[in-house]
Amino acid sequence: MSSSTDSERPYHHGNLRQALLDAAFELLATRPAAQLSLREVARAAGVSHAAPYHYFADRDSLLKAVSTECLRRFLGAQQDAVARATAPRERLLALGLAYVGFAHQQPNAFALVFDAQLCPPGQPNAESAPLIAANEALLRDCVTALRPTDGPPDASGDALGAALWGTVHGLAQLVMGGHLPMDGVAPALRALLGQGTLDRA
Amino acid sequence: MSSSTDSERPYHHGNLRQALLDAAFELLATRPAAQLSLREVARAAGVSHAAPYHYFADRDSLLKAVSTECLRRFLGAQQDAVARATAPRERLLALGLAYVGFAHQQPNAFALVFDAQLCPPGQPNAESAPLIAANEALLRDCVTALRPTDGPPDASGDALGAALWGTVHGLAQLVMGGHLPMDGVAPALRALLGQGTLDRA
DNA sequence: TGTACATCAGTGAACGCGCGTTCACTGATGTAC
DNA sequence: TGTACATCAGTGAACGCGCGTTCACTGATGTAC
Repeated sequence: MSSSTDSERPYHHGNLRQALLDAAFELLATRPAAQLSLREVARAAGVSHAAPYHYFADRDSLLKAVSTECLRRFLGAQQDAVARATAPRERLLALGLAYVGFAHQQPNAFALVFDAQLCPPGQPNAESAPLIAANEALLRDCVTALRPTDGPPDASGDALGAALWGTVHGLAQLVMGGHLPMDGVAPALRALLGQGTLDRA
Repeated sequence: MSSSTDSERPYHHGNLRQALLDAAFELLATRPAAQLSLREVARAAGVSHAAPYHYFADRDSLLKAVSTECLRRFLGAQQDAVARATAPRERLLALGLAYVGFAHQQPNAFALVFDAQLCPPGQPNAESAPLIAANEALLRDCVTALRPTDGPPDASGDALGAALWGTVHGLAQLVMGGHLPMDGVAPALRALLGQGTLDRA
């Protein structure tokens, strides 16, 4: 048993894979993923630039894993917010605010989650697939809970779900881009949700 | 008078600035702007890699000009579409489809228009500012035309405008990311617009 | 408890690459005479 | 019409840089005895 702490130990880090992902996530606070270099991430994690190759085949693999990590946190934020609300409309509103709030606080992480070049949506990796499914289910549940259950099977439900996903996603982009203040999100969502759009019989 | 054509003349190109912008725009069909190098653009325009410095101070200046060029085309697409429709609701729908359609056909150009790192929305350059103003006016006109003119000054109009901008923008992102087929856009917009959301009172 | 050793996580030098930018230059152009 | 010349758009060699990736290596660790 040596007196050195974990962070000082140069060899046999034991948890370098996660440390690299954490370091990369923190770097996303300062730069888009496209501007992250493998060497920079290694530097931030306190190891040599060759060390990451023991855990990731190449830079792309590392970024994909970071993307999954971001998705995990993104989903968690939405789940927490929805769990805290009860009424159907408030649940949908809470989901929207959590969605946009995450994008607002971690824009580069948000962008990485939706980076189609790095993570083509048709072919998610094994770790991301269940997270994506859970996220889609969460949104679907929030939307369908707003609509009458005894109505028709509702072919337009998909269309409305897409529209609402688009709205929330777009508001996130506008906030990220500085075109809309975070304060403007809730009023915008209420303007859409509060007008009877979603609960006509 | 020489027999060489414009495209063969190595010296005194005469229109290199625009040729570089055109070349860059075409390259955007294959790569995001962040992956465009000055040398690549020069190569595509058929000049040496130092030639662009006669027209642009640095790579960023070139990209900013390309962004303005993209914005010009983006605005044009929307204006054309709106001009072709007459009824208020159809005009808004046409605008939305043109907006998303441009993003679908030129995703990297669309992304560059909204690149906040390169073009902070608070401080547009002299060439972009009027285009941005025109685009905002176009959207505002389409939205307000849907609402009763004799109602209150409508503080919620801004919120609804933001929500609709968000919807269209988000649908564009979802299409670009492969999360929604282009075919799904019109139904989604109709699901939102067709339910009396926008013409109560 | 002490010792020899196999493992393998992490090192650091080295590689080739394309990049952004600079700079002295060259040669086609149009103009003044 | 012909000639000398100033302009300046575009050239190409050169620079230093950080990158991704490879590779032989080293030395801390835990285990077998």
